[in-house]
Amino acid sequence: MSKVFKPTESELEILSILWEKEHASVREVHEIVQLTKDVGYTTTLKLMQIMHEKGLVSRNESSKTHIYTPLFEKEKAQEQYITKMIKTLFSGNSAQLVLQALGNHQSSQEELAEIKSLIEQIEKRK
Amino acid sequence: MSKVFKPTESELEILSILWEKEHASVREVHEIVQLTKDVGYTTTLKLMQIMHEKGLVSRNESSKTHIYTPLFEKEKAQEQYITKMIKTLFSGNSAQLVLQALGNHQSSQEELAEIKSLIEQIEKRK
DNA sequence: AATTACATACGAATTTAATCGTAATAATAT
DNA sequence: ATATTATTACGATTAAATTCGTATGTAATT
Repeated sequence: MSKVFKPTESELEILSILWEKEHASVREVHEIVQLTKDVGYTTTLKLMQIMHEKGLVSRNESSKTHIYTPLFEKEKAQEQYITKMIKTLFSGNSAQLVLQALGNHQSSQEELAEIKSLIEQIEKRK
Repeated sequence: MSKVFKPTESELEILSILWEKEHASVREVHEIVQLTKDVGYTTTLKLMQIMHEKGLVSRNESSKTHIYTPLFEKEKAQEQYITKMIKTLFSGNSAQLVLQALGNHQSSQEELAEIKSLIEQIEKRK
């Protein structure tokens, strides 16, 4: 059974950068963090070191500049947070979350079609 | 412009209880908190006092037992968290969130129909 | 070889969140 | 009226998360 990670706010921000880039050095991550937060390089470094200790990321130390790779998968995180959100914010009603997301956030024609087709598939299974 | 609240984990738990009950005393909230967490009464009390200071809840002090009411609306919170989630966990792709929620969490026939009809409405508008 | 630039390690300080004990006060029961 | 019980207020402690300075090492530049 895989460990349940509970990344902190800052850790999640770093993870999302790593998910985007697949893997990255502290410098690369920090460059992006800096765009939204005004913190020093060693702060980002320290956070990533802690994440490494926790097993949230792996790192390749073969060159002087270590390269970090996320170990906590994006899909796992998504599922975990959706579940929690449905529970605490939508009283367990997942359809309500869907309606809200669809209503307030743009999707393309293709995406909407894809969603419809998934719904029809589910309906058939019943 | 309304203030952007960032309730902590525990605060969110208390809020979700208050949303459910409309309003409640510390005792009532604590009774429910206790079901999942083993903390003392004064801890819950203190948290709710802090929430009051922050403006997250109002309270009626007319009787000895104060009655708390959420000021941060559930709908606001939902929207705030969905937006954040789409951004950090779904790279901005809201349809992906919808697909995942639909795929992994049960919905009733009626709910699915409602979602389909919303999609069709959106499609028409384009 | 000396200097500069860039990287990690790590301890420590700071900030924020959570927990609880104790005192004071008000309501209720005896 | 006294004792018991329930409630708030509030300071203090603990725990967790974040931030950063400094030391140290390694690679690149002069």
